[in-house]
Amino acid sequence: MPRSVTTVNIAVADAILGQVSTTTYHHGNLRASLVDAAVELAREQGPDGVALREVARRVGVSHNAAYRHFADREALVAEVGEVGLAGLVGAMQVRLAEVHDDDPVRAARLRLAALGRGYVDFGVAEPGLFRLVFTAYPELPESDPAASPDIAAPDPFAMLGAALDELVVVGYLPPERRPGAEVMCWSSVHGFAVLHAEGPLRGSDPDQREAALDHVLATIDRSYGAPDASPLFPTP
Amino acid sequence: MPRSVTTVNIAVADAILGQVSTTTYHHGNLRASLVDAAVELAREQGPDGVALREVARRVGVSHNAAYRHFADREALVAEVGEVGLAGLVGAMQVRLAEVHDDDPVRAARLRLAALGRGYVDFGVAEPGLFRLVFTAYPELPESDPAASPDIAAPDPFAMLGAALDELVVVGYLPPERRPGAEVMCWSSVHGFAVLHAEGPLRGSDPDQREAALDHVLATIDRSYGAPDASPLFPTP
DNA sequence: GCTGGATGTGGACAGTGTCAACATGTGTGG
DNA sequence: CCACACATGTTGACACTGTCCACATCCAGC
Repeated sequence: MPRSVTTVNIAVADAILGQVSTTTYHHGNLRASLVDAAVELAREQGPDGVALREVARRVGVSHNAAYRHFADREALVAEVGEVGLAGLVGAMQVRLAEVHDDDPVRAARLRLAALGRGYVDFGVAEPGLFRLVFTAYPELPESDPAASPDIAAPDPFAMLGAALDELVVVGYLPPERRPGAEVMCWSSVHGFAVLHAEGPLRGSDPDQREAALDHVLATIDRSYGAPDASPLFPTP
Repeated sequence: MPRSVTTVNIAVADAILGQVSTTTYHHGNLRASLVDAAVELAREQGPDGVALREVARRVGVSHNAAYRHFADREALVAEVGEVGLAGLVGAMQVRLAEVHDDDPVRAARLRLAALGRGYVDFGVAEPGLFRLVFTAYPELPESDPAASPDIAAPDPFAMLGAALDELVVVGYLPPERRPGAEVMCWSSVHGFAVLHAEGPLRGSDPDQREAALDHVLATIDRSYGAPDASPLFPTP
């Protein structure tokens, strides 16, 4: 019975790696392991790289084992999408936390830019996951933007809405220009990320990309504030 | 020999449909037929939908026949990408041709907006082809923008560059703001197209989408011209 | 008229997702 | 305490994919 030996070895290996302690049932927490492996595969090869059989193989379990935890491949991919989305939100929060400015207006403007930076950070650093997130992304209902946005919400769109609301509250963005701002900002940053992650601009060197992103973020910032507003950051 | 009968029937059907008259070799022009079928498949199901065997099946030829004309699946997909790119350029040219304005400045501004409209037109009308175009798109060299852009070139990026150059020549876009404008415009419009074609905003109704695009194009236009420039088009 | 190279066919292999039948271990009710 | 039931994992099969190889066919030019 070489199979059970293998299983035991894997359980031991997991224990050594400190992955899992609660060894219930056969494998322990197969579901989580499968998601982990699928995420890794998505990072390496993008959405199409997430093959059920390869995932099972990496976890050391037979093909079809995944069917006890996921209805089909799409369900597993959706789970990976959740992980990717969390990563995207995390990258945005990292940039957000870096913003420090005593002037509330400048702070609000910098926060909006920070969200864009984090978004692009993630897209460029994890192109496979990034694309997967947006192939599995649920359709956004029209009324969603009306829901009170929260900059701490685990949802990029809600974070963007909150940042824009803050720009209005702080007096930088005129209220009459608020509608439509979400789509404008999202489109610009998303397009930038897509073009640089896996699109025609994927080869740009980081410095050039950084400068181009500065330009985009500064343009958005300038287009919403007063014409004579001070520049957000130095653009040579 | 039922196979030859089938082949003959297909040839007859093609003749009836007026597709092909020059019946050279076995099939006539298998290559073109394969590309046609592959394009159709890409329109229906996106890049992953173009399967060599299904393409061959639709053309009425055995699997493997395609290997006499394409090195592998990727080569066929690349060909489909060429067709898709031509469609994208065509959509941009359609919008471009609609621009009529005696004021050369307004004409130049409207032309830039027209390129964006055509781009989005194609993305929303042909989401499958649109995505395929940008999965197969070649990496753009850094120096490409330096090449003299031509608004009639069969290349979206060159068209954009030409439109921006014209904005400088005509005195609307200050030369010092010219660098970086390509990426800003491309990102905004590409992101808008992606989000609305297959992304989270794919469910937006056409009127709302049109209004949102107006907003994006107007914002770009405004961000480049003088602060007191007249609005490009009425935004309610 | 015949031969050679271009073109299309058939079969095979490895890979994939998915279903059905089977095996195994675990927790719980008697 | 033990046995049954159910959750979990395995095996095998089928249909589909891309790709390679050997073979068949057919047109062109000598």
